[in-house]
Amino acid sequence: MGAPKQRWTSEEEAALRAGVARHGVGNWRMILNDPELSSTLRYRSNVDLKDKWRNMNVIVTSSSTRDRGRTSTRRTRAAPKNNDQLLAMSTITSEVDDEIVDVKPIVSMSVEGWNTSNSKKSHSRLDNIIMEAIKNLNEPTGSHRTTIANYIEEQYWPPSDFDHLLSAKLKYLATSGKLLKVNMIFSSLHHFML
DNA sequence: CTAGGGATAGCC
DNA sequence: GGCTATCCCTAG
Repeated sequence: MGAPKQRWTSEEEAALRAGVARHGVGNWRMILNDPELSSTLRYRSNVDLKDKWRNMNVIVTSSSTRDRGRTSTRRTRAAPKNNDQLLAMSTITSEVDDEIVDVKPIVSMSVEGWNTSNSKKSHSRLDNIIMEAIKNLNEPTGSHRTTIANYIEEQYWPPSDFDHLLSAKLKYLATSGKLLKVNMIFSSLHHFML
């Protein structure tokens, strides 16, 4: 007697990721009201968004033939927010008591080398993170630097001078042809190959 | 409204 | 049946 299951399309998932990138985790209503996303998400409620996000950020690695009886509940480990807790990233929790459920953020890249206080080394991984950000943002024509910055700040724990870093990196990626820059909008070649 | 825990539809 | 993605309930 519940409603029939309406599975999420990849377009809807992309819209949700973009929404979270723009407005932050937990601002489901705001995401729904985003003029760019409201049409794709028109069949979803704020609660649907919340539930879906919870589910998307979980990877279950238990083959489970032998799971404790309980109604199977998963432990979720939401992606870290831009708040005041040291990076608990890359904490691939192994097991919690008797539940052998192991989860990790969907965008799981190691960010080792990043410090909360400041950066000291070169971050060759930044390239990958930027690429991943643009890809996951999935905006039809590419993304503005500020949007990219917001997204990365959602997922990771960038140093305080991250804005400068990002600007420099984007500039480099653009001039080296790894990214396309048109009117302040950065897009990956990926955008034009589909 | 959002966060979580619970319930259930559907798949294998 | 077990299992997950989705849907429902409700405290705060």
